[in-house]
Formats: sequence, C-alpha cells, structure tokens
Amino acid sequence: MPELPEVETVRRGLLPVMEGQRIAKADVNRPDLRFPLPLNMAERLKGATVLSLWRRSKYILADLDTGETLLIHLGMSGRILISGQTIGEFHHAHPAPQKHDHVEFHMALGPRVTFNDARRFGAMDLMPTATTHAHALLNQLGPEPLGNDFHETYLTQRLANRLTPIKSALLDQHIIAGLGNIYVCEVLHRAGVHPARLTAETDAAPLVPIIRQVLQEAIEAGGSTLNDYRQTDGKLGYFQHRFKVYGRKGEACLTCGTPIERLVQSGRSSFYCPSCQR
DNA sequence: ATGGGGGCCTGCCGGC
DNA sequence: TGCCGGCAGGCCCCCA
Repeated sequence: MPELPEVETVRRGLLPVMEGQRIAKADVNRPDLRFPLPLNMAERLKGATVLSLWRRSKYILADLDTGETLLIHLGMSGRILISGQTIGEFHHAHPAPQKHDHVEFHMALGPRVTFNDARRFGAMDLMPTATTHAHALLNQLGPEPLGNDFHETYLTQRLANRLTPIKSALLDQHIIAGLGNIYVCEVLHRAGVHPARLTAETDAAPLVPIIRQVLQEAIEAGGSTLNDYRQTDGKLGYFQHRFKVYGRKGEACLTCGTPIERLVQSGRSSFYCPSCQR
C-alpha cells in the first residue's frame, strides 16, 4: 500500500511518540526483511534518542543522537502499530504479539512501536547521519513531487524523447520519488491521459499540478483519519480513501459513467476510464 | 542507456 | 472443506 501520502501519514502518527524520545530497547525478531537488517541493530538503537523524524519519498528516516540515522521502508505490506499511548482519556494497551511483528521499539516513556510486515518487502537500515543522502536506496531518487525541484520544466525535460508509457514513467522513482501504482492511476484519470500513452506524445506540464493536488488531498485525508485510527486501534499506514479508478474495474466512471477498465503494464494493473482518458 | 520481465514473500479471495 | 490460480499499494536485478 504505502505510497508517499501513506508514508507521510505514518510519519506524522509516529512524531508524538518518537521525536525527541528515547528508545529504551529495540527487539529485533529476525535477521532480515527484504535485506539483512543492520549488524547489531538492537544494540545500536538501545538508549538512542530520536532527534528528528523525516521522510524522503517512501522512506521514513530517524536521525539519532548516536550519530546514526535509522531508515524504514514499509514495502507493500508493512504496517506500524503504536500501543501504550494515551490520547485524551483513551489508552491503548499493549496487544498480544502478532505474526510478522519483526521489529519493536520500546520507547522510554512507555509507548511501543511495532513494525509488522507479512511479505517482508520492507527494509530497515542504519547509517551515519552525515552519509544519509549517499545511501544506495536514496541517492538515485528523483525530486519530491511536493518540493520545489519538481516543476513543469523538469518533468517536460525528463519525459521528452522517451519511448515508454506514461504510466511506467510516473512509477519510475528516478523521475519522481513517491508515486506508486494507485496514485499514478488516479493522476492519469484526473489528467485525462490514457496510461498507455507514450511519454513523448504526452503534454507533461499539466501533470505537475495534478500530481501535487492528488498527493496533497491524500495526505489531508490521511491526516484527518489519523486521530480516528490512533483512537481506535493504533494502526498506522492504512486509511480509507475513495479512489476514482484504482480497484474499480467494471464500475462506473464517476465522471462519465463508462465502465472502468483494467490493463496490465509491466506486470502492474492500470485502471482507467476508456472514455475520459485518451 | 533504457525498458521489460522475473523474483522476492505471505495472505486473501473466488472458483471448482 | 480443500486446493489452486490470480492478485496485492515496492523495488532490485538481469537481460536484450
């Protein structure tokens, strides 16, 4: 699930329990996720205080007072659960351990942050804070779609002379960092662009504000449900969001009523309205 | 250099 | 009920 808006929602949910707080203990329950977990991870996290919790693309990064930075990626199925947290009069007790609880952070003031990932496409790493931007997972990423380096000129230039469907190009993290399968489908629908259109024959400029809007709206939707989630079950990362095309094959296009179609590109599903998107 | 396909994992859902 | 294929919001690697 987690694309940029969900990851940002997770980060915001973690802020009150992690930023400025000390990790009393970390439980590392297996040696690897997608990659081997860093050597002596539990020892390197024990007693560390989180100075700041930030995000780059779909990665959450925690700068620690030990001089290291913790990187967290949720992959496809990664979830984070906060327990032992009190919001108003509502207290979350620590639940029984669940299958696939791979890493648990016991915060000094009581809350516990549990990373659960059934498919283990997620990842964690530790690196010196000074070298964060050179990390192999981060140094090839394109600009943040909500940042100043992402603009009409940039996208037009990057998409020119490419013989690839626009769908694939927008999923390419080297071009834009943070979009995933859902939001690319939603962006293309809002833009009226068929997912199979080649980038070379697509006007890139109008996509820029649409990408920003779609992501911003999703972040706001995540923010508005954050409190509900924390007050109900403490699970971060999945929030209800009404999609216009994603997952709606056969259902009526909300704009024109035409049935939404599904097509497979590079092994990924693309959902689109054959009438609105050309 | 670029684009496409395979692979990594587990879970769930629908059909037989 | 059980089994099987297809599907899943990500991303790295290899090959043409």
